[in-house]
Amino acid sequence: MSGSSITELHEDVARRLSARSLRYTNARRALVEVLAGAGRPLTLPQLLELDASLTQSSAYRNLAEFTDAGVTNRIFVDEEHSYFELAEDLTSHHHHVVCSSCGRIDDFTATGALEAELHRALDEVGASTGFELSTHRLDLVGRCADCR
Amino acid sequence: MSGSSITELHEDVARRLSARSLRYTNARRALVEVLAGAGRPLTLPQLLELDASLTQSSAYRNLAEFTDAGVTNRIFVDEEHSYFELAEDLTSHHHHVVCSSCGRIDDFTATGALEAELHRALDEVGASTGFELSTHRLDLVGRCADCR
DNA sequence: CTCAGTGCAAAGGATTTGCATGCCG
DNA sequence: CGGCATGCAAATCCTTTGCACTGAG
Repeated sequence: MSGSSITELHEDVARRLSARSLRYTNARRALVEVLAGAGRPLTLPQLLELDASLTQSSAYRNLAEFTDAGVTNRIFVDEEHSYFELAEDLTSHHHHVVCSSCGRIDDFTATGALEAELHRALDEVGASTGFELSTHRLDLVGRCADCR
Repeated sequence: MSGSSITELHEDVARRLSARSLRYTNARRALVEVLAGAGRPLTLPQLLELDASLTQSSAYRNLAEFTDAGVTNRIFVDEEHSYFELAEDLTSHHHHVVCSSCGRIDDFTATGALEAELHRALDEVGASTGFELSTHRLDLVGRCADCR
């Protein structure tokens, strides 16, 4: 999937949007840039703070369009806020480290051995539960360096 | 840890509550019974429906007390509702299978090999990120038998 | 021109809180 | 008795929606 420069990222996003007849406006580009720059999931207030040109309702609306178009993911880890990140096939498969104290979320990449076990679990559990499983989500939870 | 009969469960809960000077009232017992009977995480509306004697605000308040006292966990998987379940050390360590269509959540137990890899990841990632990691959360996501 | 996108303000909805009353210890 | 617990109704707060305006194609 996809290259890794910012230019390629925008091209990828543009492609996914145009496939759904959505425009790639300045506000939407800004959203993608902030998410790409952060390298970790962000809440809406964080997004607004990182780019003052963003507006609350449009940001929510655009993130909803993005999620439908496979450009972003929405993550639920606490009651306070949703977190948003670029979709995995625009970045790379990863998991999250969550600070249970301040809510901070960072990305991490699992080892091949762990991923292999996760896929094995997907097959086994799918077979035994009747679920048609497609994805896994893994969070490691603890306290970040600042909160320790 | 702890035994597994309903009686023992109530005794465990009572112990944890009294340790925090909280009473184990009928409403609280009812909450524990419904959660234990379900064997999977439930939303507040589901709890209210399964036991008509429960009240919304008291149920929320008691679940908050329970979570503080280590009797229940609160789970966030979608925007709609929080899910509640008995704490792992009152039941047993497990993970969740989530239906992305209807929101249904079931429990499953991971293999020893997978758990071993998860603990290895906890150590490695903790060391490299500065987080003091204590727990992991794993969801397998797909569509349940009813939604396929 | 036309219609998707934008932004403000108001609405929505799960969860929380204020307060008067009930009940356990 | 004294204070925790309860339940109703009202308040909160993140998120969504209505609507008139703007701008891209």
